[in-house]
Amino acid sequence: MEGQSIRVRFAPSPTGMLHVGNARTALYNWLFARRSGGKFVIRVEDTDVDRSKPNYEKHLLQELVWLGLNWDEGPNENDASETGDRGPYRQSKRMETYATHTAQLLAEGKAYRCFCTPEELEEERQLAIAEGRPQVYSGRCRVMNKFDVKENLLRGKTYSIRLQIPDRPIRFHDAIRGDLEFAPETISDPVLVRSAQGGTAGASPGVPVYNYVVTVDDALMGITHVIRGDDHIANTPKQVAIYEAFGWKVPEFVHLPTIVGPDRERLSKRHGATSMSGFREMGYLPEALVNHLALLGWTPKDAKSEILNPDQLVAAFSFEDIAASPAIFDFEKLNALNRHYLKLATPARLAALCWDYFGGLLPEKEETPDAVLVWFFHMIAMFLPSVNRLGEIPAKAAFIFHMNPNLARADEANAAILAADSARRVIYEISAKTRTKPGPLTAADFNAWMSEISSTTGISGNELYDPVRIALTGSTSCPEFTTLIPVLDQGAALDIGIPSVGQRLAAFL
RNA sequence: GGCGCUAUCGUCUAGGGGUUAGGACGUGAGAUUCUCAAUCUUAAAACCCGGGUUCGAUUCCCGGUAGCGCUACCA
Repeated sequence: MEGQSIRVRFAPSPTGMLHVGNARTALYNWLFARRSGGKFVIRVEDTDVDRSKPNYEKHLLQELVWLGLNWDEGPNENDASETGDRGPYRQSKRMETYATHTAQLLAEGKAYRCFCTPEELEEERQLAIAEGRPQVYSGRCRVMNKFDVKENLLRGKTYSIRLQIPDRPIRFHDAIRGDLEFAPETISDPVLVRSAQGGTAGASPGVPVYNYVVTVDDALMGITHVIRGDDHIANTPKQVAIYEAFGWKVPEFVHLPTIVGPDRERLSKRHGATSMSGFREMGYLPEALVNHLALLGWTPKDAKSEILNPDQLVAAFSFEDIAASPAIFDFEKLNALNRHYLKLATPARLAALCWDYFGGLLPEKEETPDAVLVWFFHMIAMFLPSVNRLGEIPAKAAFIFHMNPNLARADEANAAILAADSARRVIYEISAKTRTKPGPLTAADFNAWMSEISSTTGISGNELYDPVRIALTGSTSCPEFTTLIPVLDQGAALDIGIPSVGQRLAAFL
């Protein structure tokens, strides 16, 4: 193996959406590759033919693209093609490679056929538990003589292929935890290839298993650093045994701490959105997610700020600063980060992202007049400072499209405010002013009128503004009037059913 | 049951044999604004337990406990 050039890989199995934990793993691989000038490889682990779906593969790749994690080698996201000269990068296309290697191990006596039935294995397991021993395969078939093997084969008995684990401790190095050692008696001879006939032992007959193919592929693809979740630590000794059986160089391992939910259990749908597409639909920006994911289990050495864009993350990234303990996914912190990136993003980009939230309320995209687009842009910009994520905007903006005066009046707090004489007076006065101007009102018009009303009536502060706010929006909280007034009246001029300031006030006379 | 990983404010974490144990998010208070949000100031908030080593341990070692992972012919 080359050694010199750093190569890392992200190896998702297409059995679901891109999940928070996997996204973080992908991100760390990407960060390390970019930091070190190495190659970032994507490999699809689809050896579980029952659970793998081509659909998921496409989603997975698209979410990586969305996050901005571009890869140097691997499948392309739009079709079945691939980039890179170490492929194929889908394991289902690599069966011949695995078969060749299996034959080699068998010939060298490092692997053997195991004729044990699932029932027999289960029995052994139960016995081991009862006796308080590690649950490892007894190795019964390891010592089976040639004639028995031959006979079993002739009789067509189905078999799996197992690797013989050497009788010595297996050691490997983990960049985060240091040297790890496992005693041989705690490691079962791992199955390399499933039984050749279906029905005997579950899914995917004759297909090599994960622990085996991951090792063969990592070695053949020249992977120098295996960066993955720490749930793989216990698998690693088996993989190391495979590297050693082939005489391959064992890579550096980097086992990342688990990401858990607020209840310290594995993050799942119960905790809200956990797939990247879920976050995207809720209106989180990829740069916020990337920043937050990067900070789960890792803190840059002497960063003055925790707000780091992808370039800054790459520049600061190092394994030494990764924590070993599990991290709880903190939605509040994600929100804070997202608010920050919302401020940095151009309103045009954000408006485009929000468009679909307003389906049905606006003209079809293709035939949307420019005036509507411009107005929409301003409307979205108006709500930006007060949301954690774009998905909160439609609810906040609902009053713009539908105003229900009776509902607004029915609210207790609103009713108390509107009942005051001063409230009636203010609404009457400002409503009268609006009738003096035919076109859309400007913020200047409104401000001038309000201060005029204030000085003539002596009403000021909340007493002055709250009734107007309720009449205009149905609520006592809303964006500033200086931005709200033009949005309302320019919206009304668009002829898409938005009530004007004057109409809103009139409904409260 | 066996094997393994982990343990600092509510959360993400920094630090490290003697420290006022630092930062960020969140929370409380105050300021400001026409409300909300934003912004600014400010406050409260942590070394899992028990032994050992040591003049001294939150820090090093051992044990316990708890959480998590693996214990599949899933990945």
